[in-house]
Amino acid sequence: MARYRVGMETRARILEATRDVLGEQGLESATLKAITDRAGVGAGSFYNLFESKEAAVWEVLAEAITAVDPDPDGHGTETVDDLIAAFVAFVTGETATLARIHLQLAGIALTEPEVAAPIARSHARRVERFAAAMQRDDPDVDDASAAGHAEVLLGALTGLAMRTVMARDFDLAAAAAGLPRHPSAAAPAVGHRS
Amino acid sequence: MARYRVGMETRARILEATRDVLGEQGLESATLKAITDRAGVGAGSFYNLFESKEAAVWEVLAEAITAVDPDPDGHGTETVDDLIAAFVAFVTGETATLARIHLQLAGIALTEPEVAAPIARSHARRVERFAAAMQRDDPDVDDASAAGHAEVLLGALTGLAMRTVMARDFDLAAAAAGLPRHPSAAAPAVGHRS
DNA sequence: GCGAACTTTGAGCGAACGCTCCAAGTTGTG
DNA sequence: CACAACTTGGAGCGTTCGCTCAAAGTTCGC
Repeated sequence: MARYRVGMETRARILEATRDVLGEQGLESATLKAITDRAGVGAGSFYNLFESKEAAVWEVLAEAITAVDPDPDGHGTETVDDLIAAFVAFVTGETATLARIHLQLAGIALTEPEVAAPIARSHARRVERFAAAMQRDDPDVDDASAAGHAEVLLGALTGLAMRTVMARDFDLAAAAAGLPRHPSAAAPAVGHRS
Repeated sequence: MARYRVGMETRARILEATRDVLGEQGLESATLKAITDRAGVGAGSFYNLFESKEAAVWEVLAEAITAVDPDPDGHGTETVDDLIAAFVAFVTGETATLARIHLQLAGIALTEPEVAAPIARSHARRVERFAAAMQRDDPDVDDASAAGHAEVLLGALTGLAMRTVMARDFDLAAAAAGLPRHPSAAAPAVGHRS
């Protein structure tokens, strides 16, 4: 839709504004006026460059889904620590705004099937990646408990990220360092107190 | 605002409708029309019983925040297993709709300070409860690692609950049974790979 | 069973929403 | 440098939003 240089630049400014509004004020506050005011652009310019408001929002949401998993076609050599460090960087680094949006997405997915599908795919991919790294670290771990512990680790990381974003002085890196890396550390799955 | 019996009943129907709409369609779709249509009530009746749309929504959100912690002034005798079982019941039992709303709340809290405050308070209370139960189960556990592991456990439970709500065939009880109950099971907090 | 208190409905208000349209200006190509 | 292609802003469209209000009906203590 944009062919000239100025158009491309305006498009980028609009996406940046959309990102900021979504991150700071949430999906409900991401009105056309909020976005175009922030981008310093008229409604006409917006619709010259995007099909609809939804299209711009969706482009940013997709970015927030993707960005949590850097190097998605990695060489299969990362350790669990690497993956955790990458997540910590995603939440605390330059992508912090995208991380804020990412953390809103799970809640949104509960009531928006169109968001739920890619979120589910992304989650499955991350579980696979964590489980594979776990088995690389410790070849004795079987598939099922690796996947199960990956689920636990991801859940815990998300919970801690939430705290980080809401209380800026929370030290995510330190908290993440204390997470159990191996399923062997888990309590026995059977025979525990009824 | 309601003094007669019929008024009280209508009020309850409206709250039920609000709960259903929030659980099934989310905050953004919880318009006055959606709520009053579902409750089988005119707009005038709604405003005879509630200060504003926000007031009704907020009443349900507060309920969803509170309901995750049953018996909040408990006698301090529950085990970690009890607390986990209570959470599983919250998500899979009769309160499933409230649980769906509860899981949306964290994302909402990121951009709505009014929601963030009670959520943070509720979370702190739950961490305390889990940590206390942990120390009751194993008196050797110190305060810091109990609190830290409570955080991990709650994060993991929330993550698993999310999966349960999105994929109805997911067995939350079984997954929760595999969670590490004790901080002792965690990886060493210091000295791990740089 | 009277009457004050309460409940109910739905048309309609002003504001805000997403979006369209077009006249004027800018960009880039041959 | 001419001209088509693209970009721009903003007035204004139709719709939906939360909410009000007056008139008619219902409830319930006395």
